[in-house]
Amino acid sequence: MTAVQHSSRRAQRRVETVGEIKARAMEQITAGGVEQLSLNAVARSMSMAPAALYRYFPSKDALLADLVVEAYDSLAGALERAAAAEPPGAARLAAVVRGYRTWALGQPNAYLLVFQQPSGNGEQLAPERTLPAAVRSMDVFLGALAELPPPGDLALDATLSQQIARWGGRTRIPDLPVDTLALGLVCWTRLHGLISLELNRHLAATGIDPERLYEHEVQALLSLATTDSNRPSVGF
Amino acid sequence: MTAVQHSSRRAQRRVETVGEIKARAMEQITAGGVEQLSLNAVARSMSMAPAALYRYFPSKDALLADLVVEAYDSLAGALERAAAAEPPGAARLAAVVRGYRTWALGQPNAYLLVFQQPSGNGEQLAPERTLPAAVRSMDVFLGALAELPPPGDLALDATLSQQIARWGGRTRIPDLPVDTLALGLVCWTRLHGLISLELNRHLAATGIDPERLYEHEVQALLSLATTDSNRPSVGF
DNA sequence: ACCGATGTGCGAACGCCATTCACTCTAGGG
DNA sequence: CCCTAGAGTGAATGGCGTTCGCACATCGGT
Repeated sequence: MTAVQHSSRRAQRRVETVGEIKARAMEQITAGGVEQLSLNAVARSMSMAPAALYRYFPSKDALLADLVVEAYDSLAGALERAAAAEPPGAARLAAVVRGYRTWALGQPNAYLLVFQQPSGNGEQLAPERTLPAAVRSMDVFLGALAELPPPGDLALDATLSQQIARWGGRTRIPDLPVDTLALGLVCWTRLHGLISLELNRHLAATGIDPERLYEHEVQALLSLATTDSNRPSVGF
Repeated sequence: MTAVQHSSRRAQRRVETVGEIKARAMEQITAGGVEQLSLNAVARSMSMAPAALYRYFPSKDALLADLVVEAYDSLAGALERAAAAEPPGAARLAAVVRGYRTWALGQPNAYLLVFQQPSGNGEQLAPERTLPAAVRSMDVFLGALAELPPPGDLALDATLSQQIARWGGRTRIPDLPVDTLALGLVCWTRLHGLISLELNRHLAATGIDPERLYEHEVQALLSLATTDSNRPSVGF
């Protein structure tokens, strides 16, 4: 188990080193994207031999998994701060939703690190650690939505609403209506779509200001979320 | 200029070789994603020395750019076929929009190749060739939308609608209303959001069937596109 | 205070990669 | 028929992730 009991001098140094490795690695990613991360370069930047890094991480992928979790947490933190800065209600939701893009633009390579993993591989990167981190940021969306009156009927089919409800069970906000959960999901997918295209420079080619397009989608989501429940809705 | 006049025996061989290189490379990508593509492996699979490939492509990136264009064209072709299989109207739009996901799921690594380029680099990959290819598939969306009555007011602000109109000038379908163009854009970004998350396995973790979620968004888009223009709309 | 175990670092090596170079050979056109 | 341009090669360079064996430092227990 190697529980760090009284944190010996060595154990202390160790966490420092681990921290520095992650920091240097993240710097590289911030500067040039995931693909630019090189263990050799990290080692060099710390005046170490490349082999020494393997005392701290069993592989490059393991280091990457740690960084993904870190980035996820940073995103969740940013969203939480954005939410806290506004009073509950539409203003808070708007702040969260805008904070999402702000964070993504502030650290594009971290966003890509989290949301587009190196494509080919069959499996996720350490899902047992990334998943909780993902839930945390989703909770901010859901928390903001929960403070609004539940949205209009979203016309979910039975199976879908059942699956969404089950998924909602994992959130830390209890007893959310299915439609609220679904709305949170929709926020996420739509906003991610825009951000993904923007970061991958697919919008730049159109000459359209991504911010305005995003803002427009934000308005659509806000009106979806704040429209009183008895409006005859045709889906969403 | 080296115009291929009577297509000498050598020139003929050359295009064959180029074709085989691209084919083998695409196989590798299909099997394992962009990152798995190795020029050495391609050369090996053709019983060539790695250096020989450089007679046909100046670099790996150049080869990759070709493959991106090819993938784009394949997508556009698939969408065009999907469109042609249905009569104009809502049915055709639905077919196109579903065909988009079908193609993406059929060749996930090609989709990722096109829509999430290796993140870190500053610039696009050969935009002067990929752009027309992108336009072609966008045109299918717009073409299907153009056959419906123009959508309700989307409440675009002035600048955005101006930018979208300018962008619309590049399509091969003339005189589309701005709201139709905007709707096409929205289709694209929303659907891409879902597909991107699905291919990157972010939806799998939720236990929600991506197809149902997609279908739900499709319904939303269809109702947006087919709602008669004078419905009081609160954005979209 | 010593000792064995464990942690930490190093250099060398392996096998992979993209890319370059100098070189052959062969097919083609004038 | 020759000579040029194209096609292919092997070797080399410098990068990468990773493994191995060895040295040294530090630690816990005696």
